[in-house]
Amino acid sequence: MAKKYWLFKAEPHIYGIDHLAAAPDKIGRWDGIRNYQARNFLRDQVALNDEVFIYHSSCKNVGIVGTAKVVKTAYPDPTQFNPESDYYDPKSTPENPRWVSVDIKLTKVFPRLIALAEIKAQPRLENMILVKQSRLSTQPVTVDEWKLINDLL
DNA sequence: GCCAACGTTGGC
DNA sequence: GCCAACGTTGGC
Repeated sequence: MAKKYWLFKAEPHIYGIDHLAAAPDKIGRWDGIRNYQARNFLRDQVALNDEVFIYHSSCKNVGIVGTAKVVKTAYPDPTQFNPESDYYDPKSTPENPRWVSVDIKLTKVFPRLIALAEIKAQPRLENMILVKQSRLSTQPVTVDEWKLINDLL
């Protein structure tokens, strides 16, 4: 199957590109996704070696900060079973887990932020899900969008 | 902090 | 299954 491209959002003060960069082998678990549409992408479509834009949301400078690749496909998100976690879901059980995580490895830290405003200013990016639907924390990116954004650097 | 857009819950 | 009320996301 052809390689696919994604955009994953994170709040950088909770888990951002700096956390990934500091992790062993720069590999981190992408957890805490609690939206069914986003979960379905993770569970059903995100494949090994797919490439991912890391996006920082809900912060001073929102935008894309780097790239990663998928090194482990969907498995039950352990935080859903942990009552201490903000992501605890009492309705989820190990026998029938509701939420999934994937592992990604940081591949590139962009030399500068590609701001959301800059993306919105590109007519050829006007159909990006990021632009059209603000509330989706994992979302597909087309090959063309992937290339265009990399060319902005 | 505000607010628009969207998702979830729960009564009926 | 509908829909109102409420909660959350996320940009500004």
